[in-house]
Amino acid sequence: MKLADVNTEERILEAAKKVFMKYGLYGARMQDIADTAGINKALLHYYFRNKEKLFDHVFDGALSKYFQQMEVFSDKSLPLIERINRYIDQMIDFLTEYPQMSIFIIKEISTNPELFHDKVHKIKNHKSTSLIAVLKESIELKEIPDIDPVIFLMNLHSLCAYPFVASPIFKVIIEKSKTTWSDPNNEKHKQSVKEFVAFKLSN
Amino acid sequence: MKLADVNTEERILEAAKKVFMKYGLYGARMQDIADTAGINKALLHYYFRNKEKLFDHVFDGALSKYFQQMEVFSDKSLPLIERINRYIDQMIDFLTEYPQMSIFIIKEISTNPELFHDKVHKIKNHKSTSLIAVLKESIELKEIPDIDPVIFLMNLHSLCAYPFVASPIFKVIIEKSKTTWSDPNNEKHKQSVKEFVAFKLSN
DNA sequence: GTCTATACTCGGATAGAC
DNA sequence: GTCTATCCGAGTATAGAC
Repeated sequence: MKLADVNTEERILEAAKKVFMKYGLYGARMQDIADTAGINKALLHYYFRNKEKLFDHVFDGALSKYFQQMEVFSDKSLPLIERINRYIDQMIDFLTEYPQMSIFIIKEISTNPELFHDKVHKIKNHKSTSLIAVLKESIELKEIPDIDPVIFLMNLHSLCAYPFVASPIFKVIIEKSKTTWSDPNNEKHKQSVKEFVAFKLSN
Repeated sequence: MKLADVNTEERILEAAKKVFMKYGLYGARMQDIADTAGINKALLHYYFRNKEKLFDHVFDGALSKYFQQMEVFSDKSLPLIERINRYIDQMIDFLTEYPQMSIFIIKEISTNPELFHDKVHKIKNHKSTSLIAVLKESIELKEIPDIDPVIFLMNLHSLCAYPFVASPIFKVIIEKSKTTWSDPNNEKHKQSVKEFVAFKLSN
């Protein structure tokens, strides 16, 4: 989407997303956002009273998109493994499009945990069932081995998201070993996560 | 270590570590650091000319400690799997002691990638061999299956570090499913990573 | 709605006494 | 070495013209 094509409010939001994602709440400069949007500072305040409010818009959007990814888990028409595999595909595609999403959210939450709880409570009023619950059920029905659902969920998220989060570090580590590093090769990456899941959930 | 027990410079460094780790370079306030150290702002400038310099001390320390964890990979007296398992134990213990270490480093690197390269180049003059090289060798000798070393390394790091990085998010996700979440249970966590390694590296 | 010019505030940095 | 008081710039926010 070209910034110049759309109306001012959207342009601001796009610009703010870019700048806040890179520098965070404190590091971002209103001037920078204005420049990116091709307008001047005063107009930012006209549309969004102040920096915090503008930030909130961006952050809320990011957070709800992120949680949205987990809705697949609720789709009872699919077998468990299939749901998880779709989650993997979807999450990795999502993070490819917004590679700074995780780090942005984590960064802001960890500097400001209080704020976070309220926000999540609004979002999580979703109809989505959590993977943990689904796993527990499958374990009781002996459909999958008796694994620890929390650890499994943690591992799953780790494998999907961390490569994006840590890509700045990886670039250097990899460089050291003279291997070239392009951003995570999605297909290989997805495959390796799916293998892990298959390994853990097969009897 | 009680802050009051040691000399001023160390007290400042301890305090700065705490505050910078939580809020990052931009978010941290010199006043906050001074208060935490039990001194006043002027003294901070007396010891460390300015905020950037103080930050650099903290960041450099963090970075070198982090990379230090990877030195096990070079220990040729141990079989490969053993080296990796020790890395897992060590890294998870390390992150338990400094849970905000990864997120701190990643956060600062991602907002300021330029600065990072120089710093790492100083540190990486270490004698340590990279895991990638070691893996490649073992693959050629047919000691382990023909896996992709980069993906493997990425998965390994992900499984170790991400639970600490993302613990603020996990707390909420888990809460939703009414399971209680204490910070990652280390022994279980280690075990699950080791199982993954065993799975990947066994013929 | 959009701009320019300006006011206000916060927080990093310094001067200077002790 | 440590303090109090003060300065000054950067960056957010507002007034007011168009």
